[in-house]
Amino acid sequence: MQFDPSMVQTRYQSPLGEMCLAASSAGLAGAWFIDQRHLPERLQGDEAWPRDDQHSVLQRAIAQLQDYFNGSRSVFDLPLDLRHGTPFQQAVWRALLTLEAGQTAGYGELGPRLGRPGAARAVGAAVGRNTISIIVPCHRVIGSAGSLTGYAGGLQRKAALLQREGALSAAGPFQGAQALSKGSAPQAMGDPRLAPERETQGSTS
Amino acid sequence: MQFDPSMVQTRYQSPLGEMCLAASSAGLAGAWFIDQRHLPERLQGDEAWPRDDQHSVLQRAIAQLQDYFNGSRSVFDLPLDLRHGTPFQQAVWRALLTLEAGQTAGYGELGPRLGRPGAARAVGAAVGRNTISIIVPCHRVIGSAGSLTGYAGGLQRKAALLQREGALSAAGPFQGAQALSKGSAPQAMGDPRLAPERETQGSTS
DNA sequence: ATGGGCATGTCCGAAAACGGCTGGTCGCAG
DNA sequence: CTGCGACCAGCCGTTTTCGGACATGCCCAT
Repeated sequence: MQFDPSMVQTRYQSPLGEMCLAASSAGLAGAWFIDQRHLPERLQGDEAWPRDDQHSVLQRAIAQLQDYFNGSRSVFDLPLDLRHGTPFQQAVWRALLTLEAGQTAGYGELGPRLGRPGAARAVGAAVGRNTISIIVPCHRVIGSAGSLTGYAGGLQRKAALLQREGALSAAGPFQGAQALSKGSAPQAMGDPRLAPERETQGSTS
Repeated sequence: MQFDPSMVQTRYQSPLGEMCLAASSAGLAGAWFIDQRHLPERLQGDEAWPRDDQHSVLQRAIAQLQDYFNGSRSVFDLPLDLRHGTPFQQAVWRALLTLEAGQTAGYGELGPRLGRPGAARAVGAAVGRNTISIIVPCHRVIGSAGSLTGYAGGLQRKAALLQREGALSAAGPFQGAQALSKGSAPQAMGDPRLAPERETQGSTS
């Protein structure tokens, strides 16, 4: 996991807990809950990425996340930088971007879409390593039996996100039901249409 | 070996063979003979650093190298970018910059200067990984016995460089051991009857 | 003198371990 | 006869670990 050296970061107080956002010159590269798993080291310490609360991409990301949480947005429109992932991981993350709000997919479904049938477990590993929570909707991937199975930010948050998106409302067989009780009431998000997230890729010279 | 993403490159025809120079926004980061060992991959191929023959640092570097080769310059004045090296490597490379033309040092001498006595072999590895040939004078490091021991660009080039700087006696690399390490008065240099090209480190000579 | 150990930082290839999985049994309630 | 949980064996990309190999030089035994 090697991030671009131009990374800067900022913080955002979300309804689900404090988040840390980070962006490179190419776009948004990370959105983590401060207490989640697989946190990059450079978030704090001597080598930490410098803080830049005025960064335009970071400000836009925060604004859109706020819209998302208050229910007025279900589609994100931001430049993303996924170059820190392996080719396979990037392919998985891109596949996640095609999942619309209120919609879920199984780990086993994603493999075949990438030409890698049978790579369900590898998909799980890649999904778990997603660096841009919520915006790259890794929470929309669930087990083949319908269980939530896992989330780097904690199953409770995964359930809360899905509930907000209306993906849990219809009698889904999930265990985190009681954990949901602390979340807010479910509400159907608007039109489920994903904007084409553009990533500034390296140019061929 | 992770270089800055802003790297650009150009070429330079030196008297010792074609060279490739590369610079980041922070300064000159590389100067390699096109046929040497440990070449970075990004010098060519699809992912190659873009070429920029007009880059100011690269132009200055070429001008100064020309001066060096025609004998009118022995000190380089350029911004250098060494950040791609490990802390230890950077320390070694910086130590190399304190060696003046016509002067040599042993691998074992450098370790203690860095507070790492006994790391002679590690020093050798670091010196061998120097990315800025000639300008970071890794060719001025020789074995304790006075032999040239090795050079990523080939022993022949190492000898030629030392000879130009007056650090090699006419007798060749195996005779002037004591004189060399003490930086004694350079002698007139005769025919560079060097060890053959085989640098396959056949230590069992 | 000569030859065999050992210290030292980094890179590289190979091998093993590790998961946000799945599909299949098996045993045990309803 | 169902349904569900526990358990097991494959599946696959990534990460971690490990063992050598080096642009050496000193120390100790012969």
